[in-house]
Amino acid sequence: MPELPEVETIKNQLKEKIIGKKIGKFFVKEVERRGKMLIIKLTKQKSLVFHLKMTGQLIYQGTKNKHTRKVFKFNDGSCLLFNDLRKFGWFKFVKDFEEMKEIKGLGPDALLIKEKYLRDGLQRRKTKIKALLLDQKFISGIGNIYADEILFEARIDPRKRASNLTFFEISSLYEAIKKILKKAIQQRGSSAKDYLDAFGKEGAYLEFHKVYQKTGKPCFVCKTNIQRVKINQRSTHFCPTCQNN
DNA sequence: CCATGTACCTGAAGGC
DNA sequence: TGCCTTCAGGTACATG
Repeated sequence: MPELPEVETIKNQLKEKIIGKKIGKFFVKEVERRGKMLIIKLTKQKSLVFHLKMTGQLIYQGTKNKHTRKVFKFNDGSCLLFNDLRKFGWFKFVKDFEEMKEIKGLGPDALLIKEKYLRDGLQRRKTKIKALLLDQKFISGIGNIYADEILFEARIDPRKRASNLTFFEISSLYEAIKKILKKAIQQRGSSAKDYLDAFGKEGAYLEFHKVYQKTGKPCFVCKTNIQRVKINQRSTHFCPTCQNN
């Protein structure tokens, strides 16, 4: 599932390959990321905006398959494939992408948030902390995999109410968000299922996962079996001993 | 404000 | 072998 680290990886890889290339009547000027969305900025203020949802892929110089929804062709003969097995993902060709409701509705990027923003936001929210981390209006970029990994790193029970986190726990959470996301970017993301980077390669972060999809396995730290519960319809993995507060 | 349910979609996995 | 059910997940939207 392309979350922030996966989209960041695709963005970095595409930047190296497509900036300056011509597509249709436009040139590619820049590639950016907002939360989980990828933006290919073109000349004349136009943009291609993508949300890959769960199974979307953007593959440079890929080979078409049954899940290929769109082939973008550049004038030098290279191409960019948009694949999506489950068809939840989308792309739009727009003018002024900053004005899109999907972009305007995003909270600050998880890599850029300030500790104070987190502290103030948590204080006035009664929802479970895991649910809040997934709320793109509050913080953008974190999905189900990294929410679980971040909360394990911070040793916080995902069911705990946001407003009940202690001062120290919020500090830990803030540090964990940055640490886990940066490390995942270094590994080019996590290929839990369908994710591939822009060169069609799997991400390597999965081997660093401590709780996600580890139900019933011994905790990395204390050997207690990892538990799975549902929080707001999302499967949530955590260690009942390490994350007990 | 918060939680829950439903819809979108496909393929894998498990039960019988 | 094969049919049926369940599950996975990001987000919008409707409903308690």
